[in-house]
Amino acid sequence: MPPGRIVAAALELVDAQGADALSMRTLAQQLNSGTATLYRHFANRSELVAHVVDHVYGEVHLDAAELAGQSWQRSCESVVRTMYAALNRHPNVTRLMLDHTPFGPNAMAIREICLSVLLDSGFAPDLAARIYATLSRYVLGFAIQFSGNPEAHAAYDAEAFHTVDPSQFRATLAVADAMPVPLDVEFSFGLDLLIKGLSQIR
Amino acid sequence: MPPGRIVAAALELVDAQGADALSMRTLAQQLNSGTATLYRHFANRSELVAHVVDHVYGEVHLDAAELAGQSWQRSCESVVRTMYAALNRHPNVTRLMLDHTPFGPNAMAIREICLSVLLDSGFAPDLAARIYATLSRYVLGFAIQFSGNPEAHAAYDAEAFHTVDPSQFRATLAVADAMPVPLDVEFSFGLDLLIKGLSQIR
DNA sequence: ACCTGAACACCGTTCAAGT
DNA sequence: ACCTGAACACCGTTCAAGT
Repeated sequence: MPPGRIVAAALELVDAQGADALSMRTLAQQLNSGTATLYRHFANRSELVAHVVDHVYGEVHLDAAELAGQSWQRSCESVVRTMYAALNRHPNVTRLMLDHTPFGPNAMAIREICLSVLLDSGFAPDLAARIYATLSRYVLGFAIQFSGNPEAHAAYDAEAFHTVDPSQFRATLAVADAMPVPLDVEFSFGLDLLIKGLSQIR
Repeated sequence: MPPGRIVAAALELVDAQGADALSMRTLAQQLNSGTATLYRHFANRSELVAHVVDHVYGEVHLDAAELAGQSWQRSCESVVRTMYAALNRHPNVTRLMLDHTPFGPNAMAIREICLSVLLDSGFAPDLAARIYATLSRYVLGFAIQFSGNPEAHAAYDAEAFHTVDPSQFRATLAVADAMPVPLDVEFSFGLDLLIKGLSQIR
């Protein structure tokens, strides 16, 4: 039983059934095996999860040369959007990313490329570190909050904002037509604010 | 058994032992009761969690009059910081906030105050909605990633960034002294970027 | 009416026993 | 050497039986 097959099956399971569906029992069953076999390849559930997480980071394809040829603003934007796209292809995996700072090879490579762009653009090391931290936290923080079946939420929430007590929630009612804000709009809006803010401190 | 006592005990449990420690069994035990008793007051675990969450939002004390007397920049900053402070007083509760959009009375009140400030400052309804969404998402996204015992992480991570392969991770090594970025620095940095960005689109 | 023990169908993890 | 069934100590939720 190659570890890669276990990780692939785990990712499939999480994608299809959600993060909570990844139990050692269910996974073993899907592989026609027993739970104890999984523990031959991974010390515990957490270690297996770390591999699933880094597999998703492996889907973030950044072209270092292309990024170097653009303004740092455009580069930052495309790094963030590329990461966001990968996380959105596996929305159920995002909540598995909360437990540990990612140190898998793929996550390391992304960080290296992004920091290179910032340093080569003339940002001082401590500023580059802060910018990378802020951008990666923005992506993950956003993706996580996106992950719990968004379309069901949206439909329910839209009504909830309109059926609020008018005397108590004047402002909420005034913006009810605009709520909930579509997620892609919100993502782009916040990202734009961050980059506009960065341009000011440059 | 008043529901308030159940929620208070649940919050204590989560604060002290973490979100995962909140099991119906453990909670019932702490109350010298049985699990089935809890189900008399809450339909399921999710509903109980929603009450715990809104209890924390209840610790966000915003002074509507004071906020109205400041620039919208300062008001936004103090709303975000006040919310962040409350979430940091109960870091283990943040991951319980992922499952549903908060519609508890306390969360509703906070949203109403914040939207009032934005509308009264002349922002159009759809822009106000977007700004509130972005700010509240920023706070929660940040607080969630903060929640997993931060000091343990930081110590471990600082070393990990320094012991990286120099030929492969030139940029990472160059900023290693600045990593990991202290969380309060990172929080203020990102918030500042957002508000600077907002000033530009005003 | 309100509470409860015991049950049901699940977990992560371990370990002796099999091939 | 590698795999596995069965066990251990847990889950959320339900329900018949108690007061």
